[in-house]
Amino acid sequence: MTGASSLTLDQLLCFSIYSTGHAFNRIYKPLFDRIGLTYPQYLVMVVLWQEDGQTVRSIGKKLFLESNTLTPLIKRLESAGFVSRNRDREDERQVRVVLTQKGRKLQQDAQDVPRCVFEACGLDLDEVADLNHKLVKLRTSLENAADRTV
Amino acid sequence: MTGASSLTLDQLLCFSIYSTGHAFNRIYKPLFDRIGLTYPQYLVMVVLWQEDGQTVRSIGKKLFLESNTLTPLIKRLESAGFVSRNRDREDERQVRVVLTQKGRKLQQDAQDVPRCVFEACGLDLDEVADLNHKLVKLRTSLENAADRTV
DNA sequence: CACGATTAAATCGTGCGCGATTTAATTTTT
DNA sequence: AAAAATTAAATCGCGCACGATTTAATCGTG
Repeated sequence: MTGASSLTLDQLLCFSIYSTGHAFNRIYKPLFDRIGLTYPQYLVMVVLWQEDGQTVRSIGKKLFLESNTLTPLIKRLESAGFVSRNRDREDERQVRVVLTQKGRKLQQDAQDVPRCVFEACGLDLDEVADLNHKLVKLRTSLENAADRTV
Repeated sequence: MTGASSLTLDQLLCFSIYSTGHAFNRIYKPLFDRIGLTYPQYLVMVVLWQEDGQTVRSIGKKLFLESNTLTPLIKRLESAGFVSRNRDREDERQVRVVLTQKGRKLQQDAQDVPRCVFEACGLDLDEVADLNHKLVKLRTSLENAADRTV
């Protein structure tokens, strides 16, 4: 008979990532409820506040997501009145996502979300920057590895 | 008019976590496809290989999940023949999840998953341990913050 | 003992993620 | 210029997550 395993969850880096992601979720959920967004919707808005009128694909590249996820999500943002979706005149395959007045105004309401989340982290700025940098590096490695196997 | 925002995604620690989680997913997806599990199902199996016969709640505490997520997931593990679900005789409210022969055998097939994922990380053991430790610390802070607001 | 409170699972609805496929527009090749 | 290849979105199905509610068992207090 196989005895108790020696592999525990806390040895798995992927589990730390996974569970910390959920912990973040629990923090910002109430913040986003207040302004009528979900977290992935907020990310799309951040990308649009940065540069308005992007295509679905351009947004997706930044978020590492594709149209199968983004199309319905953006349609919900459209229903909520934050964006409009318009086919590109030059290339009708593409859909450009454009902020509405309401969508631009939302930026102010969402202004203090990053600070609230930062405070919940209980880390100082340097620690956050360091951790952030390491995670970006890890993500890049994982993407390269994924590309190699595919 | 509000100009371009200064807030970028790469400043957000939560986005690093979120996107790195997805990058992990892309790495282990093919590994889990091969053995007929999803990642969350694998985590449940890891917990059970560690200690068989746990209740749904006990599994949930370790994974930071609740019965609304776990019940259907474990039912799928049951359909796949990896576990059986039995009401506890002492306390009929609880359901004990017990590995089948097939579920125990799966441990061997899943044996090299952690190593494969580790290799994709492109980090050495110390770096992984360090990052892991920082993430656990962060997760703990976030949980405490969440408890305080609730 | 009884009744209200608590606890454990289960159920339901919504919104991601994502593999796979489809549709339509554009580009490349012949 | 026509056919083939490529590209961008959209669609579909499935499996999480999770808030909210329900059901059933157990516990605690009077």
